[in-house]
Amino acid sequence: MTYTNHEKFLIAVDCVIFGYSDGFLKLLLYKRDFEPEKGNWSLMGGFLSCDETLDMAAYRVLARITGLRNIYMEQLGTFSEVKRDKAARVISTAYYSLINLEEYDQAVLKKHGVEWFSIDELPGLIFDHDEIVQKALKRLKRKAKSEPIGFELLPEKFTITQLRNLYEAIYQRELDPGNFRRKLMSMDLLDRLPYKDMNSSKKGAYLYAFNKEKYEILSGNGFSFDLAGV
Amino acid sequence: MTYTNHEKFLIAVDCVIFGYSDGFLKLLLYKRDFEPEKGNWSLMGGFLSCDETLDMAAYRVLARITGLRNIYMEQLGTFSEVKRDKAARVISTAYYSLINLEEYDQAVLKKHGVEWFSIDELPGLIFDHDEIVQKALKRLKRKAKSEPIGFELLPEKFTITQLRNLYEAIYQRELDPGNFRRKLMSMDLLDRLPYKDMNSSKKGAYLYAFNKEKYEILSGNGFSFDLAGV
DNA sequence: CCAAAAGTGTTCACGCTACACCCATGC
DNA sequence: GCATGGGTGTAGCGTGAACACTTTTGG
Repeated sequence: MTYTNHEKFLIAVDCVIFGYSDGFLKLLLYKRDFEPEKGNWSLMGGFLSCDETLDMAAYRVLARITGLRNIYMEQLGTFSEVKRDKAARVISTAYYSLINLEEYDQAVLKKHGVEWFSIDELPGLIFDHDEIVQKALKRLKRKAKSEPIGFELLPEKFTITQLRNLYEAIYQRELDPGNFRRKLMSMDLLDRLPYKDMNSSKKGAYLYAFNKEKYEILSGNGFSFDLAGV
Repeated sequence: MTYTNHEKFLIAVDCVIFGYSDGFLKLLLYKRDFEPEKGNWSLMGGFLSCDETLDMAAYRVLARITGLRNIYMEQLGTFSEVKRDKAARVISTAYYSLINLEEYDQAVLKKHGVEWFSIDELPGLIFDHDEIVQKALKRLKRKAKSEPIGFELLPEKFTITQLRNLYEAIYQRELDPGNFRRKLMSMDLLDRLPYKDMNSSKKGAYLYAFNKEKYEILSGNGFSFDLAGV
């Protein structure tokens, strides 16, 4: 065996899970049912095992809690303060993921003691999880401008106004409806469906779907998604 | 002890060290003097020890090779493929750092079997180090547009043309001299020094220094460094 | 008819682009 | 004087910001 005489460490993954509903950006938190910090809110986590990668571990944790697969997920960073976990030295790699809130069974949640919190009403979290969440938020804000990841938080069919409301929730400011619509339309990434959503107005708003194939073709051609100046 | 029954892992840090000289963006590589992959080029690395954070470990590795401290350094990501290291399961957190090439003793390098390579003439690297380097490059390109990190690669005093050449090396394309100069000047982050560099032209070019205090004040005021449209 | 949201038009100002043009000086 | 890089001027175009305006339809 090479590399002798080096310490080994516990490695965890922690997942920052974003969702969107009722006009609010939300986070899925977990009430810890084991020590230390039992009973306090935390991110969803788990330990790495020897036959998997960190990505696999993160997907495993996410699936265990939500039952969902094929979710947008990205590595955020690795946190290694010596005393970050009170019980033992644990190095944690954080991930963040985006979930379409209407697509899964809310009942699953109750069972596991998890709950959605609006991001402006978060409880204090254990360890360095507040810091991790702040970093995830910052990353989401940056990425949502330059890549079409916002769609991951919406149902497949959505109106332009819903999409704008989502972006308003992410950036915590109002966007001009006319300019937002034009900007999106000009990218030519949305397919207009032959249905109207009649809930939000008398006139009705067309439903759209994000066209991933189009996006990938355009991306290959040097195009880049950009909502910097909304 | 809590958290029983979980595997422990070797954790490494690997450093992507960028430098700039003669108009080329360069990488500092290391000729491995131990197995596996002895004699092949790799990033500079080391193992995490139990009393330090990953950041500390990365600075330690950098200082061991270059003797430099107070260097710009940032975490890049954590790589965890099960078979990435042929000898053992090693999770590696990569960092990248920016070095001013004129500020340290080249002799140190020879001693440790390290060497600078132009980024368009890199040798093949061991393990997943090629992938790490690509990610670092991508990150550097993004960050250099939105934060004043380019200055880390230059001596304290530099001409606008030198700065432009650096950006041209990073982005691998030519930039308009007039527009580049104007854009930078308009940010009001550079102090013009009362010296001229007479090496590159008969007229001589004023030397400038990046004013970090000014940058921090402006940043606090909502200003953000932006060289997106050079 | 009115309210309210969907969706379109129009104007203005600013910033990037391209390129022409001076400046200073060593040869 | 002329070549060379330093540095400035400027016209044109594209795009974001602001906001007025039209459309549709349920009440």
